Amino acid sequence: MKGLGELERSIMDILWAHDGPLTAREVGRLMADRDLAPTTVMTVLDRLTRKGFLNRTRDGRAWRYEPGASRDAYVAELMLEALDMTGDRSAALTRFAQTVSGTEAEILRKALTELEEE
Amino acid sequence: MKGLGELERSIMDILWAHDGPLTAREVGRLMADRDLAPTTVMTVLDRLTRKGFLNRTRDGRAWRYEPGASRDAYVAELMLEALDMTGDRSAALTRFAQTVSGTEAEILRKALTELEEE
DNA sequence: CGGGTAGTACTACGTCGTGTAGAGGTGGGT
DNA sequence: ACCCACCTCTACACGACGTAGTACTACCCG
Repeated sequence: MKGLGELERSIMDILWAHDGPLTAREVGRLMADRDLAPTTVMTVLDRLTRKGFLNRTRDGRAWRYEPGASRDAYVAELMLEALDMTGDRSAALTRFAQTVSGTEAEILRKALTELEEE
Repeated sequence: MKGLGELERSIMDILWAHDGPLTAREVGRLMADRDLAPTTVMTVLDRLTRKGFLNRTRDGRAWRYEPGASRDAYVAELMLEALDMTGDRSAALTRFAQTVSGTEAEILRKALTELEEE
């Protein structure tokens, strides 16, 4: 895959947080605090599309963008990618399990248990 | 933290795979296939040290480099970092648990169980 | 004692990803 | 006929990284 830059991530965050596809203009409005040129937003949306993070469909002259995958899926994939970096996946996984907080260990346990039951 | 480049990662791999600190020259020799200039290796070792991935100690005129953390710790940290990217850690964790292979789920389960027992 | 050798520090340069944005084209509404 | 909203293309600066040269120093060999 590939990591995202800071602006790219902000924009993905907006699209992930929003149900339904948005136009560049709409995204820009939702990021009014950053005061970006409209073309900047368009450029980034375009790059994200090219990288496969977004899908776009026509809406009149405008494009509407929406995430190709959920943020959770993206995060999970990043985690797997990190995991791939090691020769010893088992050791890394164990290490990871030991590192997460108690609450999170609980969540993991529950998810794994449910998995098992299916 | 911060990701590593490709060369940087190769060098970390060598140091991670090796017990005990190595000099730049030794690292270079272990990467003979890439035929890098000695200074290249030194530069990268230096950058890695500055980034906090390596510690170095004097050995005569030379420096000896060794990882500040194990590869597993690094991988686990990367995974946690990915996890931090989301607002909903629980959802991402669940997603992650569902995504890993059966074998890996088993490893996770075991690690979590052992955790619990302590 | 003088030179090669190993090692260091410093500097440099090309490339790529990313943030940022302007210029110019085009189609629809008034 | 014109303006506006949008698009596409192109551009540029900056920082990270791969890669390496240069210059300086300390030591061993003969």
